Amino acid sequence: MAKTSGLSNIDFDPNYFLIHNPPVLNSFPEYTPKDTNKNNNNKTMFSGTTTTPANMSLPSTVDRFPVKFDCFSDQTLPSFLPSDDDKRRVVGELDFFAEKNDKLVDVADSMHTSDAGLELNVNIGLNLLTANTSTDQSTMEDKKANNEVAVLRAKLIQMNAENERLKEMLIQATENYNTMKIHLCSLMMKNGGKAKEEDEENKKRNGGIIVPRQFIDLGLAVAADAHESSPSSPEGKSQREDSSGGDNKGPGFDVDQSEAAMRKARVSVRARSDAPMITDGCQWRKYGQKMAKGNPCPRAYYRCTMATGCPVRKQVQRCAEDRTILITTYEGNHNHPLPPSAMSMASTTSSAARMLVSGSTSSPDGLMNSNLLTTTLLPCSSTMATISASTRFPSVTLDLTQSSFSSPPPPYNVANSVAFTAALVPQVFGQALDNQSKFSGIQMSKALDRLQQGEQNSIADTVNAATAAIATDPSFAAALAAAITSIIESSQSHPNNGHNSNGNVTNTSNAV
DNA sequence: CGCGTTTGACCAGCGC
DNA sequence: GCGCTGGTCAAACGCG
Repeated sequence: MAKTSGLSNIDFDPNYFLIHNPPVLNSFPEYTPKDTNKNNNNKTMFSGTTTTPANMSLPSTVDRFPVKFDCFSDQTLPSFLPSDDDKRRVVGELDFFAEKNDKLVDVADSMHTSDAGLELNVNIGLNLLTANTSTDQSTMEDKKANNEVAVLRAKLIQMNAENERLKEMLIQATENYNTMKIHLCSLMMKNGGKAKEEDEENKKRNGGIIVPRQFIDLGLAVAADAHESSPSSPEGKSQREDSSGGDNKGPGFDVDQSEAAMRKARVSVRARSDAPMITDGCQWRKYGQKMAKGNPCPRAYYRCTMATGCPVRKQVQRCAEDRTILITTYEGNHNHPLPPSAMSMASTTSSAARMLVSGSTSSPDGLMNSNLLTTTLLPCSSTMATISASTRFPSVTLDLTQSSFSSPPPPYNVANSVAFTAALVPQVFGQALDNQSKFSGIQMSKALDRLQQGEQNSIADTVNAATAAIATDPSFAAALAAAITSIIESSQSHPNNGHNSNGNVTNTSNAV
């Protein structure tokens, strides 16, 4: 990681990426470039978030203490914590004295291996190599050494007991957290009745099949956006005020909130490109440039100029760690027809934003969204795209830096692969669920329940639940990886297919 | 001259 | 309340 004067916040503040960069966890090829010896760079992926599941292959320094006590507000945490029914020992995850114990165990082992070697292996701080080798003295020294061993053993036992006590405390705290979380979810489910009513309507409209709202919106985004913001006012604040009030005074709080969130929802696309900007088919006008903290590369602000009053903006910035990666963040939805070359990207970012909104609005009090980092780690394959979502901001990042789609570069490939990637979410999790036959224990049952609930509520909920499942059960992660691999492979052989698990067809085909 | 870019100023949100 | 930071504005400037 580049060290600049402003990078300290990135290094030490786990929330920094949530706020300033749509969070991405991926297996950056630029950090693990075919050289497996550089896998330690994965550490950077998790720097600041010490909630890495222990079963992931991370450097031992990360494995050692993946849990920090003061981050219970961080919602990434509880999913990763083992519950009481998950009694298997997670090596290094809860052992607060692992390092000390290792040393002590080493000493103890050396004691146990041979009594004769005891005096040789234990440094008791006595000078045993004296000129005087009388039997009396050696007996005295043996006694002293034995006393030291006894003291060390007593300390070892005491620390083990302390360790156990801390483990139990942590497990208890985790249980309490999970209980409260479930309770909160149930409360929010009650409050989210309105969203469910919409789903019920959708269900009726679709012949009894529950279709995620965001995929109903997919392809209709442009048409819907025409209603969403009127091109009455030119730009700037007045426009924002118009769109926040005015015509959109819907019957309920949820509509306003949803639209407000929709305007804030962001979709980031990471793609390798030498060009100053990825070609997405739209016309943009630059209206500002700022130096963002923690990144030596300036961030450019663009506004869509294809129609007057189009609210869509985008930010373009190069990745601080790898300047070949261009991070483009889209915000808002177009209020005008788009050329075919822009259709795919626009509808995808729009649907991805709606995906987030549908998830974020399911928790009206925002508690669920605070610091909620929903991350799906698609394990290290060179063809893997990475999908991550933070419903706090909210934002979705589509990471194409590892996708074979990103080379050759835009416009077609990027747009198509973005659409593909966004459409991938339900399909991946659905297939992973089908593959997953080893759900066991209360924790996994909860994760599965939440996953199924999420499928009914929103993709973001699905991602949340799947994240918990990934973190809790390595077999689910493996099933997910297999699902993604097969889906991507099949997509590459049939690049025009934009199907999701629900049998809905996204409009990615029109990008071709 | 029109359009787009640059850049300093301003504003709002957020954390301390 | 204050300072920091991100986002936006708008005047100045450059280019065709």
